[in-house]
Amino acid sequence: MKPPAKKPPVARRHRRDSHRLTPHELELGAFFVQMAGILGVPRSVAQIYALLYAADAALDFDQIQAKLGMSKGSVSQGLKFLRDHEMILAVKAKGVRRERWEPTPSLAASMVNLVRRQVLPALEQSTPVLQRVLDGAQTTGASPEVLERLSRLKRWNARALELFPLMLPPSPGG
Amino acid sequence: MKPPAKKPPVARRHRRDSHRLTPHELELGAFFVQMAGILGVPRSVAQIYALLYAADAALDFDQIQAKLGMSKGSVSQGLKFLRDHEMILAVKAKGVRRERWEPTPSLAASMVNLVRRQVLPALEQSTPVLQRVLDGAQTTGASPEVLERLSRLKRWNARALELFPLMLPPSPGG
DNA sequence: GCCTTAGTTCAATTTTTATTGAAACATGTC
DNA sequence: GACATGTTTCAATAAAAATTGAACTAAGGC
Repeated sequence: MKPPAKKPPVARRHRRDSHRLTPHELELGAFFVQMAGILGVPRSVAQIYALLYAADAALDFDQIQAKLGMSKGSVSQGLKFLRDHEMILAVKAKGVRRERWEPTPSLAASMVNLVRRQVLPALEQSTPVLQRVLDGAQTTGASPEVLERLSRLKRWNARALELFPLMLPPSPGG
Repeated sequence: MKPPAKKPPVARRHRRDSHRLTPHELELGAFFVQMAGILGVPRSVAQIYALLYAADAALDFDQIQAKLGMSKGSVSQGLKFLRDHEMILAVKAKGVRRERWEPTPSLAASMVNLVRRQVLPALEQSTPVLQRVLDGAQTTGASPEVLERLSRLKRWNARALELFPLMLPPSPGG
């Protein structure tokens, strides 16, 4: 587990270009980075999102790279992640090849998507596992306490699996 | 972000002692490790919890260390974590110094605690940050879209902050 | 109060995850 | 359809996080 947050993790090493960001962009960036950390999303992704979130207009690849002073690779991967999770949208202007990006209207939906994508597959995979474990425990004569625990776990898993997909259908709204 | 789960991360290097675990203990361990990963809890902690969860009786420090083949340091820190999050309970027998451990009755409550402890402080810290960012944006004449986004974010934060503590009060029940 | 045993701490190390950047690839434009 | 420009890929590297283990501390028992 991460070292128990000693001090506000002020951008420890002043990245060569982050002075292009206003104090408020920096603060908002730190906020998104913190939230992203909880969800297991890398800081570079959160920074990109924060930048777009606070931007008056959609930004393109090079603007993002310049503002955040990060590598092409990171920008590319970060945008891919955000696209894949439907957290950003491309804004296309005709006659211009370069794409520009802005956040999708609903941050809430984005976050739910994020969680769902992590959790659902895990829950699905584990259904048969838990069944097997429970069967095994019954066969090998485990104590009633253990059997009770394991079957509660299994019921839990089943219930979560049926409730989860109901959380904010990935539709418009915000 | 973790490399996109290539293959079931079968305990890659057979730790020197994990062959002391039954196949079902191993499977349950993998399940808890996966869930823990989502919550940002280290694998060693999840392994300890899984072991206690599947155990017919409370286990002591050395039994845990031996069964999982992990270092004293990890066992100590893992138990501390689980204790701090009220996920395990000490079972004391008189005349015996050594403590024995078993899982608390409610895994659900434990997990909610875990999440709450990560999220609440983050939400609290960010209230003033978001206010400042919003004020700043107003002052520097940001576009109406940005102002709208930022104030939605602020309302969100406030609402989450008031709703969160209501989730399963850390009381008995399961 | 000393001694043994149980448990903790923390610097060093290993392992995992994120980031970089240069080469490869794609895609609109003329 | 060649070319320039914009983007992706991925091996190498850097950064962060987890684990180890040996030195230390606490807590009974006698």
